[in-house]
Amino acid sequence: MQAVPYDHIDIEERWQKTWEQHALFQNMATTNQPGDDWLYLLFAFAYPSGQGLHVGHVESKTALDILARFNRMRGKKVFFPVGWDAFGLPAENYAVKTGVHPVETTRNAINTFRRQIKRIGISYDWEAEVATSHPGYYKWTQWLFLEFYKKGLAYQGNGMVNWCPSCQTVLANEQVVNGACERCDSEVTQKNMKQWFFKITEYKDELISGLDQVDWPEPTKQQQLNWIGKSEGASILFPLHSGDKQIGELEVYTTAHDTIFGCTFMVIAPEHELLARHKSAISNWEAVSRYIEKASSKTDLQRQTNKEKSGIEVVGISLRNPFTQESVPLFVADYVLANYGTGAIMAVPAHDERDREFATAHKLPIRSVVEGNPDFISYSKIKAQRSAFKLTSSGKYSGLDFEVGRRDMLQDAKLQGFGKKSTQYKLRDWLISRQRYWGAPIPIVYDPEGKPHPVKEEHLPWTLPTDVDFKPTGESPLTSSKAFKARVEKLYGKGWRPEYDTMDTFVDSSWYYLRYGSARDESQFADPTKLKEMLPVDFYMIGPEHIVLHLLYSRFFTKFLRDQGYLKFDEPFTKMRHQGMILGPDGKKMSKSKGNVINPDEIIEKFGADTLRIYEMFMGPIESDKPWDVSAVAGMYRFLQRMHAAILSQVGEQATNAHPEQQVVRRKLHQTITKVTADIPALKFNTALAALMECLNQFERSSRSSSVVLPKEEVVAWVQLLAPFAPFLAEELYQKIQNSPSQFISLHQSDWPQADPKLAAEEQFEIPIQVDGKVRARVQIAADKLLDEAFVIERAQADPVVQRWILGSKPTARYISGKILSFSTQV
RNA sequence: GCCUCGGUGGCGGAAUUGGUAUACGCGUCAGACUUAAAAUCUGAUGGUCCUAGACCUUGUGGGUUCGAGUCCCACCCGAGGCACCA
Repeated sequence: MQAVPYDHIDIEERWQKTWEQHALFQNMATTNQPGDDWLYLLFAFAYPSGQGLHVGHVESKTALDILARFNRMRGKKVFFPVGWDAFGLPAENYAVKTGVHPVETTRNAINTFRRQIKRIGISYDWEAEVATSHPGYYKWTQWLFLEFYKKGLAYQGNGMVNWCPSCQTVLANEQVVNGACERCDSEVTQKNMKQWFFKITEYKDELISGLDQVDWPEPTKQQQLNWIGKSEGASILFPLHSGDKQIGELEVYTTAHDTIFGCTFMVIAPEHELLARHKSAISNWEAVSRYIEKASSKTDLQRQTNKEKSGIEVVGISLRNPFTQESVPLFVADYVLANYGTGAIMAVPAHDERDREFATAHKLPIRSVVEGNPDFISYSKIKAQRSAFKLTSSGKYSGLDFEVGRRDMLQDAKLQGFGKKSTQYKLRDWLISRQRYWGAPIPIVYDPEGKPHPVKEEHLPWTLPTDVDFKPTGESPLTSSKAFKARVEKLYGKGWRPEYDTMDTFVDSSWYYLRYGSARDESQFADPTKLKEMLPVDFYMIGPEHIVLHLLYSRFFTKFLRDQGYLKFDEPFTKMRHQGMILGPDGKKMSKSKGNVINPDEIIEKFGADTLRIYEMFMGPIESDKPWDVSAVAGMYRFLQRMHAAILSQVGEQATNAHPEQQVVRRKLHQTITKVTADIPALKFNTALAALMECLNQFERSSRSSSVVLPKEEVVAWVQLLAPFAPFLAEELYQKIQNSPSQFISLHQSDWPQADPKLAAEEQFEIPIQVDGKVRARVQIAADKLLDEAFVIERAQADPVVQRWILGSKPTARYISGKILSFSTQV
């Protein structure tokens, strides 16, 4: 067949314009009717970087767009909004470097993105667009802060916080990766500062249990659980002695209280308050305080990487093992963390690797409590099967297995009042203050005494001043704004000052999916009716890098707002999947420095947006990482070219009478309808496209021997199957088939085709015949005989090849109806 | 160290509940068209044995089964996350 060239540039520009003129997918939220069957599809809104759209954006956007178009054609009311996570460091850093104001950079970047997204045919509802840096949006971010504040869930805390010396700002725990800043990789230091926190720990248990309600990838749930880090153990009180006199007690948290008879020393973190409190009883205080000093100057990373565990004995005070009354020495060491558990541990060097390293380095006794293990066995091994290990050197508990001993010891400790069950979490409250400019100002003002007060609601949005020196100095840039200070004094009185910090941008993104439905509503953060009708989000497509940040924070916001009566659901994202990463042709992560970046604009120029879309969908499963294959893109272009030629060959033709080849094509087409209809909701876009290719292959093969012309409604159906994947070409072909220039009705408004099972049914089936587990032959069976076991067996036995393999035996036959026939010659 | 996900042709990948392994695409080879090349079209394409036919093949080794890419056990390799969390 001679390919009629298809002009992707003309087609794509034309239909993009037409769809926009007809506002095809717009205004969904404002034109809905009560009782509409909503499907809320959410794309993780992106930071509008100056680089513009990259191929990774195209992948997830296209996947969602396919779902949107498919479901609209299936009669669903689809809500598919778009927005911008527009506050953030890059625009600010750029401003520091060039002096161009972030407002301008951001506006330009958004315009670029908009143009590019429209070009690839994403059917967003642009009427619901939001940008977090817009006062109309951050007014409500601030309002939400005040809601948290009113309920005591936004509070000012004093303490050690993570500080990035390069970004010149504090960071949340979630933004520290391996002791380094997740943005710039600088080593994070600790700094004592007064900062604002959100009390996410209030919801720690529900953040765990809520995961049972959602359809998320299991590994993602695991990772969140890991981050929350619930651990169940016991808290034990050790009496603290100075000489023979008890002067207090030390509480430790342990998950291995059953090894307490093996405790040969105690360790507390350098920050532990006990040290300062009992300073006078410590005879080597000078040395101890020197150690504390040294430890506090180290970063977390430095503490972790120092293998030979440092520490110093605290002389003058000691502890008593509450079970044995034995005196145990106390050490300060920085391998014990101040902010986990009680900041103090009982060290059992025979069953804990870290304690053992410390004991070895400081020549401390090691005492095993596990029978038959005089040297070392880690508690994690014991924990795996407690009943398999027996206690020894453990007083009256010796001889019991750990299961029983553990229970008895805790019971006795409880009875005597020095121990109880205890649960610990790794999750910390969320630090939201940032000493940066380009974010939403924290709506707090301070009176002349320095006491914080909420900004009055009528003063929202609490706008970001513009007369600001961006240069990071460690002080918040807003400090340099005269207008900001003047505003506060004017509104609140002389001597009052604003809070100069802005909010972490993750605060902005924790609630944007609630805003979309009420994007232009100036009276409330979200219209309750919209929330009720459209939320929760039905399907969320988001990169795996957001698991412990955005997804956890959003769940926290949702639960809080539910408790305030604004929401009626517990979890914001019912179903969620991650897109994989698109790698460079070399199989490595795309980066400018490696020179392996694929620019989507170039692909669009050369092959068109439809080709770009279907190539990315065809690369492999949406959730896995896939390398770019430059020549495979051309293969997708060929497919569209051939598709174009095939459909054009049908336009204006009369369907041929039931020619056998026509029957073959029609059968294939109806099978393809079934396959594509099942694959799209399962997100198997690669196999759906493979099916479309097979269908075209069949058509071309059949067309070679005789001219095949399909009934018009089947040609339409064929184009409809292509519509979600290659919307431009499909529209072009559809309009050619319809040939009704007077009125425009889009293909994307038409009803999804239905397969006719009669037409899809095969007449003949090939049944493989196995002999002793190996396929030896295949026999053709007519459809009406397929379930007739005796007939199939008889057929198979008549086959000469089968005969040869079962010769001289009495095989037992097993027929798996319609699938396979298996002979076994073994007795 | 702990948690999780993977390992199928030269490459990306496909394979309902265990039931024809390698669909579809790329690449490669051959042919048609062309003065020639590109583009396009046609055919072949997991490996071994000269061919027929057979044997081998889903990271490795075992097991269950009439039948295993799929289930079970042990191990090897790769990716991601967490990590002095007591």
